[in-house]
Amino acid sequence: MKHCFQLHDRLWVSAGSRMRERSCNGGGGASRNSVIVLRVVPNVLTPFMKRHQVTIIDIARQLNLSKSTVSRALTGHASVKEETRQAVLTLARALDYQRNMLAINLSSSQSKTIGIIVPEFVTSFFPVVIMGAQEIADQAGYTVLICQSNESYETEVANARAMLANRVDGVLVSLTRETRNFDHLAVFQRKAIPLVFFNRICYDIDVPKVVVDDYEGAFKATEHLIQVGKRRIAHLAGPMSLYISRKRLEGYKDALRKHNLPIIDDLIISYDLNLDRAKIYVNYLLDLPEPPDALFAVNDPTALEALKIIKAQGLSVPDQIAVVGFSNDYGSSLIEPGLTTIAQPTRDIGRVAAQLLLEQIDSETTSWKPITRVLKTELIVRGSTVKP
Amino acid sequence: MKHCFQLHDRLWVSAGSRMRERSCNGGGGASRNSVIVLRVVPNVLTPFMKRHQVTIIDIARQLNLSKSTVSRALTGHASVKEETRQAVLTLARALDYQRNMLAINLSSSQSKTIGIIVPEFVTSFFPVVIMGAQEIADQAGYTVLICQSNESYETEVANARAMLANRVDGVLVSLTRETRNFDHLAVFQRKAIPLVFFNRICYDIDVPKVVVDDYEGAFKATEHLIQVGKRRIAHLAGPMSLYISRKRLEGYKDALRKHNLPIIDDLIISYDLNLDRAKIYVNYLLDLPEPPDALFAVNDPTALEALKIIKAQGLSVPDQIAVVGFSNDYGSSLIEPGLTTIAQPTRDIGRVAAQLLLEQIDSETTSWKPITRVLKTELIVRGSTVKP
DNA sequence: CTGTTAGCGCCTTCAG
DNA sequence: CTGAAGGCGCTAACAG
Repeated sequence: MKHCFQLHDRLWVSAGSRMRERSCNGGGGASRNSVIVLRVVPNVLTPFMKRHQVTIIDIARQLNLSKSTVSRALTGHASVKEETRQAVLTLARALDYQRNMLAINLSSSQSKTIGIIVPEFVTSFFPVVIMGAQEIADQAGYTVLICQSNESYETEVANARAMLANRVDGVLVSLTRETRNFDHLAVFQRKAIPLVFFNRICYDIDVPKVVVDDYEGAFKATEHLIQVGKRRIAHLAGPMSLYISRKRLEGYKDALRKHNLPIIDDLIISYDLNLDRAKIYVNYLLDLPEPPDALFAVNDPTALEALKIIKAQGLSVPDQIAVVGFSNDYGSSLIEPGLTTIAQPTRDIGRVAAQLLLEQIDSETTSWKPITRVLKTELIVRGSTVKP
Repeated sequence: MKHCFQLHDRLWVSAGSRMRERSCNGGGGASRNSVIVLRVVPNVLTPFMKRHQVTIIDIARQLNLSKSTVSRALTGHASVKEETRQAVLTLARALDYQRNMLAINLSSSQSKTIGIIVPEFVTSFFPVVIMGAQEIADQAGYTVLICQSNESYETEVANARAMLANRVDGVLVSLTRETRNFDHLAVFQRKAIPLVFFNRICYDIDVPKVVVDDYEGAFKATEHLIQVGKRRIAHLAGPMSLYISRKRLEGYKDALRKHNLPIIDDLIISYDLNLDRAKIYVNYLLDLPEPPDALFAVNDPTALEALKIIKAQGLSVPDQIAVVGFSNDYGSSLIEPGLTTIAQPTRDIGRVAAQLLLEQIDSETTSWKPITRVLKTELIVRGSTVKP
């Protein structure tokens, strides 16, 4: 109920800087007409006149009501005479009145806002996650505050602060590739502000997490390569500080073990996800005396980059070298040959994470449980591993 | 100065829902020690105890100071004894005190937030614009509130409302493909809240705009096709409600005119940017008795889609049909052959738009000028028009 | 049904 | 240098 209302009847009052001002008023007295009159009134309270958004007081004065009544009418309180409610609503519309969430939030001590901190949003993965989260948040009447850390720890810390300062009711976080210290996030826990990790999670903080089964995904990816006949499978892994990198590495190794293939350290490279470096490592692998006949990359951008280099070198894909990525990003169906990859239920990740967060927001702190929700992945086979 | 401060010293207080509570206090009396003590105190003011974030009052009590002094110390006011300032700062840190922007914004009547409304952010264009805008906003100490309309007019209206309700100090807007009514945006003007359009602009509202030279870009694209020998050039245009679609169409036509080529109506299709429809139209074009020998698409996603279909039909690119897009999206260098396209200074669009917005925010309403900043485009030639 | 009072957390005069 | 008081806009008791 309330949520619906908030979505549609939101009014706003944003205030301004130092600008001249047009203030509306109803001249105390007898004015009870429904014709709206705007008069220029000096704002005696401040030395500099400032922009003034219409408030419930403006409405109250013009209608000769108390602000409480106006407030009640606006919030859809039952105990307001239909007639006055209409009067208020009409005038409010005429004046372009918008509720001031700043004030509402301050007095209600909650912002009806959830924050999302992502490392980047240029590849399609995070935007889609965000859309999923937004979908759920919207339904519940929450606004979403998005911050991207630009893969920088510093920025992530600043973002966390901004979230705190803006009093978000909860936060969804996916770490940057360089985050190793989690104090800035532990704060949320200490302050009992719901926090949910997704994708790039951290196990040092005991809160709900939403991930895909990275281990199994990597396992499937690797096994697929083995099944198409590959034996020297390289793995371009992410930084070991990221849990998902470790899991994917494990899956990769276990798949090799299961099929009695050796784990060759030279074919395993952990890197910081900076694509410029990826190039270097791919070239290194290709130049090996005994180059790999397949590459499993920690994510699609990396795999795509590798594929480009491999093609540029004139190697045949998948014959000489096959490639598998992880995520099923936008580009993987565009490149040629298409990139075989592990699809994640991206939008669901956002949905589930938001759901978990809202559940926490709506419940007693004491009942919070650090559930980890593991979503399923799916192998998408394309030309980079199997000829059409 | 102040901006830097805001960025780094932002504190937060978000408040909670109905949860048990831990409140800190300094027991009025003699406690002036610097050892921080947290005591559980019942919150007598509310029937249900609620989560309580530490406020300047908590600090004031523990230090036996007035909240004014604490406030001054925290804001870096000169007139505070160095000693007390230190005490305050230290305790604040120890308590994890975070300023409550909600309160600050309310009393200062400005939110230090700028809103950005984009139609979508799954293709790489808008995310990059946003990053550019964020870069400028950050420098100026502004937070960015991002809303995406999902190409839906309804959602755009709701987003505009949300911006108003949250009292953003200004808004950056790029329209959805279906927006034809602009009342929801005119409100900003009426309320004297700075508004800047970018990319998908609207000329009905007299505010600053940031665009690329769509006309010239389209002209260059078309002329390029002519120069590589194409004569029957089709144009898959965007909806005519969008200014940029009209401009691109114009550029296309004028290029044909300049080179004395006929403008063939059958080869010009305006569509709603829904990629599913793009497929239909591309097929229609290819099935024409006299099919085009080139296609200029209104944007890269459309061109990419066309390229896929063309390839699937086994036509040779660029010999039988050449393709040009617009934007230089992420995917255009991935697809094979690479997509020739008109590159936009995407990040700059965001930067410039944010700059324009901040300028308006910082100036008198009366001095606002509806400047239109036109940025340059660049033709990027790839395999879709010229053989490597 | 409606008016009055108080308070959300902070900053900003106005007085010491 | 510091304290007291008032107000930002709104909602929530508490009286009529």
